[in-house]
Amino acid sequence: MSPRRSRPIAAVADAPAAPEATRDQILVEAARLFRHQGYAATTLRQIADAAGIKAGSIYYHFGSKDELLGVVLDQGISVVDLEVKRRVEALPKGASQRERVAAAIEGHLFGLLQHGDFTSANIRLYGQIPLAAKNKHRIVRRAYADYWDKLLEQAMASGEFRADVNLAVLRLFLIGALNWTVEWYNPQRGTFKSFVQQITSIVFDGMVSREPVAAPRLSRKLRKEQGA
Amino acid sequence: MSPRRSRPIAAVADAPAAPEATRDQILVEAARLFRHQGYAATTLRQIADAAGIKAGSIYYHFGSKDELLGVVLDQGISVVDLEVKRRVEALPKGASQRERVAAAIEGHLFGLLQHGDFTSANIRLYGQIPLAAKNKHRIVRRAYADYWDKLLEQAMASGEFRADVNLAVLRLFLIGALNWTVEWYNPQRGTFKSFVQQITSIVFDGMVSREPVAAPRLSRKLRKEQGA
DNA sequence: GTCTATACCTCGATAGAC
DNA sequence: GTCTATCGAGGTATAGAC
Repeated sequence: MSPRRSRPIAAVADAPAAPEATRDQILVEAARLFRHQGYAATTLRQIADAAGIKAGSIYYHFGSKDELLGVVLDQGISVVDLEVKRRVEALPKGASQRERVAAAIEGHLFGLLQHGDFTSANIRLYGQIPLAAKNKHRIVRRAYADYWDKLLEQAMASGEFRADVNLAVLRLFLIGALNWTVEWYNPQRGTFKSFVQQITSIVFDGMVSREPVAAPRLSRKLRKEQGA
Repeated sequence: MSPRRSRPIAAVADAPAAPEATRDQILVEAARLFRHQGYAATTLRQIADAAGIKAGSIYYHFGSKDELLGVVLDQGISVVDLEVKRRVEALPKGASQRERVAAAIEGHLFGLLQHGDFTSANIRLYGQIPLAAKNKHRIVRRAYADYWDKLLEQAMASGEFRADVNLAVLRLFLIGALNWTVEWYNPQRGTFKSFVQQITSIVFDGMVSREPVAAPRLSRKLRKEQGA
């Protein structure tokens, strides 16, 4: 939650140091500032400063602040979309529905946390941006939601997943829950792999113990707290 | 997600038409505009307009825009906190851990959705506000988190809830998942009661079927989609 | 308590030199 | 491609009448 630059999960650099380097720099700094300050509170002068240029120069690369926002928003979806599809499509033909959804969850979390400034900016800002920007961006959001709907529909139709909850409710709840991890995930408190396993385990099997304990006794300390 | 006024779930009016009516009006409109436009993008002129007064008059009730934000933020927590504690404390002494957590979830969702402009504003803005406002507000957030930690700790210690996931991870994931429902919940697609039951069922028992089907066969249509 | 009027500041965006 | 310089608009906040 600190306004510093976020580190990638693995020791892999983000940018290939390619051409368009300045443009990419602007995007990276814009995403970071949009995430932590909001859209309106972030000035082009701040972005330019962070990118090592002057404010006027941004207009060589982007037509307006709104257009810059649009690109940040789209990237926030596409980096996640990419990781999800890569993992699901790499699965063998005979993979179970559970394996398929687990691969999608891992991909979603990986893309989400690896590019936290873009994905968090997307999540935080989408509800607050001008209507025009929202309408344009809605299309890529819808496409990503459709992909998940198909995945979950198959999982429910197969019998591996429960079919007694509404598909849209399930998808919205799941994606929302996963998305919010970018707001509190701390890479210093364990490996990414163990994090994914914990999250997947909770959403697959729930919080309740599988085999109910016969006599659920509380310790004296906890019994006292419960009374309070 | 539309910028219109949100309706309460039940047919219960929010305000008791008390004194301080103007101050309350300012708060309600500020929460609504902060939620949908963000903090910086919302002007005091807009808030005043919506409240039926002039911008300068706001300063009779609040010392600054930042102070107004602080009050909106605090209310976003306290309305939820109130509903949770009311329900948990109304439970009989012998209530199970499952019943206690279920009551907390229902209270959280009720407060959250009943006062959507305040709670959504809180959730959306917390990561974007000036550091000073954040530091003040952090205290009430911490207290609410502590309440949940105690609740979940008891549930895990009793054996009714799984103890093989980290407490903080579980609490952050659960609260985050619940909170995000305010961004997509639609009261027109079913009763609040059935919504709570669906959500509670998912987080308690998970998405996976309890009794695995022996031969998970897909229909021809779904098999084709999976291939693509 | 609410109004009008306004001071002062900073923003996004543009023009033109280099 | 990036710079400097600047325009016009619109923001928070304050002062003082009513």
